[in-house]
Order: sequence, then structure tokens, then C-alpha cells
Amino acid sequence: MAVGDKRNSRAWERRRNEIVDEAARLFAAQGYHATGVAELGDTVGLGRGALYYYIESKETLLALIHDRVMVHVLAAGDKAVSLEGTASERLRYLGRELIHIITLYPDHVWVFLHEFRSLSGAAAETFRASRHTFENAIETILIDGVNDGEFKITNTRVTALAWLGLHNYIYIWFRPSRAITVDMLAETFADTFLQGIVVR
Amino acid sequence: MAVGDKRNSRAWERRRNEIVDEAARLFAAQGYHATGVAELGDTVGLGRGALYYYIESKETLLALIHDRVMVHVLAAGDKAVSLEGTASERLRYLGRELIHIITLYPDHVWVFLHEFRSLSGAAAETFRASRHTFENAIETILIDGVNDGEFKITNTRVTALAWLGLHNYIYIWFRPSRAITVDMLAETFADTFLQGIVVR
DNA sequence: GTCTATAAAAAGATAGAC
DNA sequence: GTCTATCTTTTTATAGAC
Repeated sequence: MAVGDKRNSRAWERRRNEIVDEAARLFAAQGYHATGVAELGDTVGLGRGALYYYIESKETLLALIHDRVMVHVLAAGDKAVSLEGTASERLRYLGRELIHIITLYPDHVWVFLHEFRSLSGAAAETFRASRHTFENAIETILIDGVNDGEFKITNTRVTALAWLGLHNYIYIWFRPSRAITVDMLAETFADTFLQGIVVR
Repeated sequence: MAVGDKRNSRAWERRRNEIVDEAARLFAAQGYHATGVAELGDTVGLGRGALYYYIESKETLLALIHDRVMVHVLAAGDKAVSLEGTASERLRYLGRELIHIITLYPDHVWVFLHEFRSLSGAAAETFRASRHTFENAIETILIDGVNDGEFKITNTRVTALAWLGLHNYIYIWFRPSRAITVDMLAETFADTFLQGIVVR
């Protein structure tokens, strides 16, 4: 791309982000393959031709939706690992952050969890690596807890994936309300995961 | 359908089930909308015309994939609710059954969890109701446990959905091996959910 | 920046021959 | 039961006018 290309302007970037977010909404509601670029154009008020002024292809749009969520998830993972405090406290922090991100980007997360197999080439590889990095962050905290004598875990990998499933799956049913806020849900999950539900 | 219609024959039904299972495999790998009926025909060794001798439409195929899993899930829920034993024991049973079903039908479950929004009309309503019935089964066991003084739970609905997420999410990463069997995974999940990971 | 026109391919589904 | 041929619609993407 040439220096001073119009496509690097702030206005262009802002408009493109609008398109990415609208695409996330449509892809989540109908599916990636079920949504045509013409329909996306109609929704954002552009013809097919004009739409391609903002996107390279439909698949780059999908990759952009993935990136939008992943950057927050990875930042939360990094911070949780390097935080001061006990493993329990750091895991509580990470859970709260993850639930927060999922509720901030419900459509992006839906697309992210459902359509990642539609990515190809470099985008697919980047995504796979990011996912792995985040799983490692969770496991790192669990291992710290075991080493400090705080946790008792037979398989830290499986337990990390269990923790991730417990949190990720809320994308399908949870929307914050006054009755159940993000913080309340995060606390319930953390209490359950750390202490269980059995009375003693 | 007329009496004695060839489409009620055993051979027809067997062939159709083959097609349903192959469709689940393709839909899971590529997505429902990304897989054409021509491609499905090629894979099962039939032209488009012949394929429509076995299916009414592409969407009925999707509904059949959903049914195939749901019938087992609902049966497991019913049985767990009416079982003898403590709430903990019944929840352990249900978790083991659910993990078992997910690993027996990995492709069907993938499709089931990803494409249910592509169902319409009666099929969509049936599916929504089944889902609700199963969630109620989980919650019933939790409530029993609370009433017996066995569990301490602030919100049984949220905790039921947490339990479901913990188990359902394995569809994305777990394949049984000698290192981690279904029973081992089910035990780890049950222990974690019931007792937590904190040392005491 | 946005439009219209268009291309080239593929979609789901049906009809009728064999 | 399976085939080929065909219909109609829609798909992603590009070219070039304005």
C-alpha cells in the first residue's frame, strides 16, 4: 500500500470498524456462510462495490472479528499470570475479566467460537496459536497454585480446559442484568470452581 | 405418505441414516451452509437427484442430526432425575453419561451446538424445548441436593448452566485416549465441581 | 467514495429418462 | 433407485463510470 493511501485515514479506519462490528452481528445471528456480502452492504448502507473499498475479502472480515476479541483475551491472560497475589486471587481476576470480555463482545465471541474453522492460511495459524497461549496462561496459574500447596490438581491441563469451558460457555446464555451482574456471575463461578458445591 | 411406500423400507432407512451421519461429518468439518448437497451426494456416492430420494430438504437433514443426539441426552436426563442415591451420585452419573454421548457423536454434537440457529419452524421450537427440558433435569438434581442439606447453592439455575458448560465444552478439545478415558474425565469434572480444587 | 453492470461459479431443488 | 439436464437464485468479486 502506497504512502498516504486514503485507506490509512482515520475516517476509513473508523468506517471499517463499523463494518466489522456489523458483520459480527450478522454472522452471529445467521452464520458466516449464510450471510452474503450484499446483505452486509445493505445493512451498513453500501453497495457491493463500495464495500470492497473497505474490505479485502469476506475472510479478512472474519479474521478481523477474531482479532478484535483475541487482543483483549490475551491481554487479560498476560496480566493475570504476572499479577501479585495468591493463585486463587489471580484465577478470580482472570475469570472476571474473561466474563467481562464475553459480555462486551457477545456477537464477536459467538462468531469467534463458531466459525474459527472457516479461517485459512496465516489467519488460522495465528488464531490457533493465540488460543494455545491463553490456555497456557490458565494452566500456569493452576501450576503455581499446586506448587504453593494452595491447590490439589491431578491433571492441570484438563483442569485448565475445564475452567475455560465453564467460563466460555456463558456466551450461549448469559446477558448481564440487574439480577445477575458480571461480577456476581464471576464470583459464583470462582466459588464453585475453587470450593465446590458440597456442604462440609 | 402412502402405505407400503418404498421410503418406509428398512433398506431406505438404513441408507438414510448413513447419509445423516455423513452429513454430520461434513457439516462439522466445514459448516452447514458451506457444505453443498452436491458435495454430500459425491461423498455418499449419489447424484443430487438420487440424494433427494432420501431427504426432503437440506434443513430436515440438519434436524435429523439434532434429533440423533438429543434423544440420548434427554434419556440420560430423565434417568438421572429418577435414579436412587444422593444428589452427588446422580450428578456424577449424569456427567458421565453426557461425556459419553459427546464422545460417541462428536460430529453430531459439533453441528448441534453450532448450527441450531439455522433450524426454523417446528424443528427450531422442538429443539429449544428439548434444551430447556435437559437444563431443568440438571437443576432438579441440584435443588434436591439443596433440600437434603447436601449442597449449598445460591442460584441453582446459574449453577446448572455452569455445570452444563463445564461438560458441553469438551466437544471442542476432548477425544478419549488411553491416557484420558471418558470415566477419568467424568470423575475429574465431578470432583472439581463438587469439592473444588482448593486444599483444606 | 459510491455507484451500476457484470462476470463466473455455485447454491438448493425439481423433472423426467432410464 | 439413480441418472442427467435444467431452473432459478445467489454467491464472491471485479471493472469502470461518476
